[in-house]
Amino acid sequence: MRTEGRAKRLPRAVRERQIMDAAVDVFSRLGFHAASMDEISEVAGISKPMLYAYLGSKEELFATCIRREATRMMEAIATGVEPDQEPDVQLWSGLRAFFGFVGENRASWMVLHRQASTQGGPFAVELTDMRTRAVSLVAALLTQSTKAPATKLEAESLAAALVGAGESLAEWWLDHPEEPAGVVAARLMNLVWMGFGDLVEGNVWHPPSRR
Amino acid sequence: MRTEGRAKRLPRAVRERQIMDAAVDVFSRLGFHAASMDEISEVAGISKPMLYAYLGSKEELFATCIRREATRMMEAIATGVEPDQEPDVQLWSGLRAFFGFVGENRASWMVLHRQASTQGGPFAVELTDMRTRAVSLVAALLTQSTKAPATKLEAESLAAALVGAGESLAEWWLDHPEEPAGVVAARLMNLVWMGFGDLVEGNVWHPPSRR
DNA sequence: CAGTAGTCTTACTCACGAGTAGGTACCAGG
DNA sequence: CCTGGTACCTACTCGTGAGTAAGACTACTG
Repeated sequence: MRTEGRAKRLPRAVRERQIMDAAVDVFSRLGFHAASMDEISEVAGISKPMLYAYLGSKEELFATCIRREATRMMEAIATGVEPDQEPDVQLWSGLRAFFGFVGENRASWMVLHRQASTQGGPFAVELTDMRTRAVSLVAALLTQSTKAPATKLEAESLAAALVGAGESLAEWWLDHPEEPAGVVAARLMNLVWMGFGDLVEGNVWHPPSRR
Repeated sequence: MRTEGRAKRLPRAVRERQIMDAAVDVFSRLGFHAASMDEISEVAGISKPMLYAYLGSKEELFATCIRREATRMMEAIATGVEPDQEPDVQLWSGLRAFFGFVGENRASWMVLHRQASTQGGPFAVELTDMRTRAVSLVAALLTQSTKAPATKLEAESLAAALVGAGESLAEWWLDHPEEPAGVVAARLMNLVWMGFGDLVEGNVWHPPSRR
């Protein structure tokens, strides 16, 4: 079944990357429990003992996957968002960065959201951490821009709702990959910024003209 | 460990209910793979062969759980929503019914959303089915009320976004149970009907005075 | 009181998967 | 050419959990 000729001895760092990639792939397809170390090692083109020697137990491997993918994603969003802009523009660029990342890293997103959130224990912690950062980002955006007196808890829960909406819209998007990322992002932007009440009246939000 | 004296012979229908309740409990806590038929049978206060005799294999049991809980939930929403009302009122009553159900049936919701959505295969079908019904309900609400020309696909994807927002707000709510259902529902209502754009201006939506 | 239908159990088989023991192949530096 | 270290493997152990065989106990029915 091995298509390429037997791969030769490779330095540890390279193997570890291969293994991580394989692990993200398998975990995203099967979930933590259904994924087997045998399959991961096979996909990685390596034997099981190597896997254990380099990445430790199954749980350690999974946690490492989550940490790596979470970091990649937060960095993608951070570089995509433009601070010192109007709140709606910031939100817009953040949404674009988010959906852009998910679109190009479906497996990463699956591991992060679907798999990690359903496993209890140490895994959820990494996730909650990332989510908390995202929520407080949005919450800050809100409180910074709001003119009405709103409690901190109000802002936080609205931010949580928005983040949740983004998460599950991304989830939904997995089943409708034909839509381009920008369209999905724009839809969510319109929904959460304008609301149905405006949308049914025909009032839509659109980004400022390109600078 | 058995607290009650040995339960006597019970008719099949009763046992099946006990087993289903136990299965929903265990599946919601552990997920499909981590849940064992041994534990389910123990929680149900019955032996494993009975479980197999009555409910079939583990997969069949899980699918049956999903179907039962999905039906319960859709019925709860259907009885809660008031047709022939303004769109926003319909949406409001629907949201209240939904969050009311989730609040009083956390285990059901976990099985439905968290567990079922992460298992592939025949399980997701039941789920997709329920979700589709919900989405087309909301989509109909939208197209029925919209004054602007909107494509069917536009309405459907907005509805999907709203349903997704509801789902993950419910998910979020599981970790913040101190909030009452009505408050959570109202927050989502405000978010999706008014939008942040209005909310930061202090414009909020509120239900019509009680009839 | 037989017979039979339905409830219920103990005590298995068997496969699969996590983790390991105990090596072999290859490449440095001396 | 040895010596050590790192990459790498085959071939196991062992626990856990799905599913079953085979029968026991109860209750109704004639």
